[in-house]
Amino acid sequence: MDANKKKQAGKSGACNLLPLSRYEGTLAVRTYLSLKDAILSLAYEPGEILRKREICDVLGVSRSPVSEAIAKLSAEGLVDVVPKAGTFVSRFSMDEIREGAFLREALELAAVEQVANIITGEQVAMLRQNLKQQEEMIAAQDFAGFYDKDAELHDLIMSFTGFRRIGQMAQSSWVQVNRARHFNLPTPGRIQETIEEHKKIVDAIAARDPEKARKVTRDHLRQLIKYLEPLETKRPDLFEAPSTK
Amino acid sequence: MDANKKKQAGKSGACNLLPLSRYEGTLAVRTYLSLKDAILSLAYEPGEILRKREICDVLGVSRSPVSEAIAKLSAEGLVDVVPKAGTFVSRFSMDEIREGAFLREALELAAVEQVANIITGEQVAMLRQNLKQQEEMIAAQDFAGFYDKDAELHDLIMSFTGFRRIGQMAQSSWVQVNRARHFNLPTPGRIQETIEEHKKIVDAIAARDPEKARKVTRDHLRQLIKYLEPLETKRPDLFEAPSTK
DNA sequence: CTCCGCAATCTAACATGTTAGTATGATAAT
DNA sequence: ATTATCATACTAACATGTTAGATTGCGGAG
Repeated sequence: MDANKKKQAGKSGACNLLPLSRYEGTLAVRTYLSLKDAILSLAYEPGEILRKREICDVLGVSRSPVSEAIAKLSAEGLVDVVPKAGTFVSRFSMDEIREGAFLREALELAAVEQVANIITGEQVAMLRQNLKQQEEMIAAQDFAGFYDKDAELHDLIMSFTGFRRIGQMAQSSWVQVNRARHFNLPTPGRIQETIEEHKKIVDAIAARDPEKARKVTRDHLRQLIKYLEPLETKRPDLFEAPSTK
Repeated sequence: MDANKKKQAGKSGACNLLPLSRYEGTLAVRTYLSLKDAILSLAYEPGEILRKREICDVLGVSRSPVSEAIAKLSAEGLVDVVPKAGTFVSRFSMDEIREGAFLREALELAAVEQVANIITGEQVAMLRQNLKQQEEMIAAQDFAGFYDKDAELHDLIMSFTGFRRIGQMAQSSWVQVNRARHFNLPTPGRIQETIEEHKKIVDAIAARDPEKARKVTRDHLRQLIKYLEPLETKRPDLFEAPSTK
């Protein structure tokens, strides 16, 4: 009868942490990846507190690697550290989502513009191969697979710039948008539109037309944010309290 | 006569560390800032090892905040951590410098394009005020002051997007370029050219001409990298060894 | 019922002890 | 002289102890 000490067992995100054996690298890196997956998959809900002690127990590590992991998450904006009080999974903020979309657009437009000027035939083939796979995924009703291929297409294009950090930078800009996207119900017909847009992008790049590539890429990227805007009113609980003065 | 134990006293970067009292925030943050200043000002030379113990002694803190600071520097690419061996100030890499310039350009072009569409009269006045101060600095032969105002102009423009992280993101993209810039001897006449380019940028923004603003900003940013290219052959010691297979 | 203070209990931040992998330099073998 | 071996002295990585600020919840005063 000592269970009444706690009002509710209320599974605290931490119990959904994936074991570190699924990752590789130092304990700190693996802890970071595990926590990040948990936050992005929303096992930890926005606003929820991260209990270091609990995390240590669940993952079987000491506080050092956990602290290092939290520091990284904080730098990425996935958690908010309140000094001497606690660490909380950051809530959504439409301002941040818009900024993330803006930054991603800036990077990706620069990338397609550059790539359209320097792409090789072999690389074009890789892009077309990816498009084909996207259609196969849809035909097989494998939507998760489709999203993977979608992400892969964007990554491919950015990697063709020859720069390595740009993809990771776009990724981290995009993190908030991606997290929010999980809450959006799939709009019927949107997937087919998406494929059409992807084709236009690849065509413009293959035609070595940087201006056209910029335009169609911009049109494509701006679709998502449009679909995301209504989320703020539909799920206000996920968002930061509007500054209550 | 026990001084011969060490081949050379060789002041090890660490002795040029600025005291933490010059900064604010947690010890970890202040340690990070102090180390970053030391690296950017080249008190620590590229390739030099960071001795944790020494840093602890000089700054009067324990290893925890120093470790956290080094983790941040590592994430920014200013130091390379070799597991179980040591932490070294990263050498220059022309590839990284080019990538930094590319990323910076991507962000700044997106910024001026956006700002040219939404700028207010008041904000234009701030930009013109800055231009005026730049000319005053030159007239007074205050080159450091000029560079501050230069940076301020770029920051101002980016802040007018209404986004907060973009400035800091551009900053971190730019870090390698900035560090390398210290080694470039000032080219006569370049400063006057720079002012002219700044004027063109502000004019295009004030004229609310996004395309023109993109063009002149791009022209401006590409000057610097042009001046930087020769550094690799002039000071090969500062650069990574070209992969020796 | 509301507001205020106070103490128990959280937390991050900091300090320090421990472990294990890596480089280095002297010495021995060739 | 050159290479191989091995002990020593580094280091990052990890574990754990300590400190001080913030929150929370309870009880009492108004």
